[in-house]
Amino acid sequence: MSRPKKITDTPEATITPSKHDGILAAAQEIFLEMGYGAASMDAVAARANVSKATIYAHFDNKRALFELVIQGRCQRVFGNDDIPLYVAEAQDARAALRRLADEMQTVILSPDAIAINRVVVAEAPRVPEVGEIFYAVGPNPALARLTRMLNDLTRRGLLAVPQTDAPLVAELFLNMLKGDAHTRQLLGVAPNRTDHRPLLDVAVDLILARYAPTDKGSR
Amino acid sequence: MSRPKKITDTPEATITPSKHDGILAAAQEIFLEMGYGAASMDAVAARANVSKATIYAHFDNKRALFELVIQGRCQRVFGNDDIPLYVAEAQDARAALRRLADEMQTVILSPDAIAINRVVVAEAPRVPEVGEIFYAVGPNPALARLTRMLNDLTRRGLLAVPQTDAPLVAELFLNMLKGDAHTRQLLGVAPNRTDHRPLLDVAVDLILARYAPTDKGSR
DNA sequence: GTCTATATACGGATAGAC
DNA sequence: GTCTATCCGTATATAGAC
Repeated sequence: MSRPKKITDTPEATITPSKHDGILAAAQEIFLEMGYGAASMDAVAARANVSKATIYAHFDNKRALFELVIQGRCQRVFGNDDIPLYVAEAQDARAALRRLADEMQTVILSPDAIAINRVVVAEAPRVPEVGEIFYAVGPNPALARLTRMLNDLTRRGLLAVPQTDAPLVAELFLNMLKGDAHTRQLLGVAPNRTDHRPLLDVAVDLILARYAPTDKGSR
Repeated sequence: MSRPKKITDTPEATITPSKHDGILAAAQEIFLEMGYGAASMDAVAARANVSKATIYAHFDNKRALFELVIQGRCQRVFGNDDIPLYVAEAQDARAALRRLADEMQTVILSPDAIAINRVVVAEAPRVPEVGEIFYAVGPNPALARLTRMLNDLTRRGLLAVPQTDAPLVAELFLNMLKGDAHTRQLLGVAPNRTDHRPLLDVAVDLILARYAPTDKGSR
């Protein structure tokens, strides 16, 4: 679109109050689409409708921009660290675990999470910070949260997971949720299943078969 | 090292009967160390003690070389698709599963497997072939093999996994083996544990608590 | 087949005008 | 702060001698 170079105090090309955010948004798209290496600052500039020089006015260099992008995106996707009400007030361990499995799996398998995961894994050896950030915002709090929930459910007599086992069970549970679908998505292999319910059903069955309370205390 | 350009019929730089293999070996090292993007043909040439032109005399281009490297390395690491004797002739499901868990985990967490995994995940969107190759040689046969073993153990009365559940249980089992260690290694995060036995113990416990035979048929 | 030297392109980063 | 234009290193790939 061609427009005359009118002399105004708010020229469109300069007015944008926050090029900063625009650049960040564009960088998120580009980095997640193309990966760190294949992404070029030119591409980011084009996507943000900004010149390359402007990017360097706002950010130190490509790597710094990348780290900011990963940090922001991780928090946005994995930010939630609360224990959901349906677990805190659950009367039935199976229902609570089953719903939890569904919701956590949805996050883990979301296109956004997969894209971040992929890019971070790719660059982890050369940009260790992003690996740390991802783990600190994603898997680490997820494990802690799961462990807390297992302990809570146990304290309330709905489950019987020994304190020493809780972190191990949390770890196993989290990995069962990923399933083959996670592997396939990371590898870009076509999924062989659309309905994950049977898998999650069995996963919860495994936990309960081993750690259901003995009913001695509850009746 | 500087040596005179002697005119011989077997100059050291030219004699190497199979530069081809030398280049492939060098490329394996470079690609697995640096990733596809960061690896340069110059680096491969230097590692192989060969000129770049020689590489292009043997291989079409960087991408083709990369695909060959991945293919070769995957087969070397994941090649084994046999059912081990200790499973085929097992008398005790727990012992068999436990040992199987150990051995599969060792392969999955080996530095080689992690390096391939990382590189393949990184390039999967741009070089889909490598994702397919990796999955076809790694996870896919592993799942098939596990499913077969579960069915075998069930047929022999050592386990009671319904036919319909077997693939699901195999999938859950394989993912439990990975554990947090796999995630951490891919992300380049320091491990928080060196002894994986407790985790694998619990994993096998879960399977057996749910699928141990009822003893009705066996006594 | 193998080398040296080079064509050609692209990408990160900056200089300087406004 | 933002732009245009450019520097400069590096990377893939090839030409041409031997």
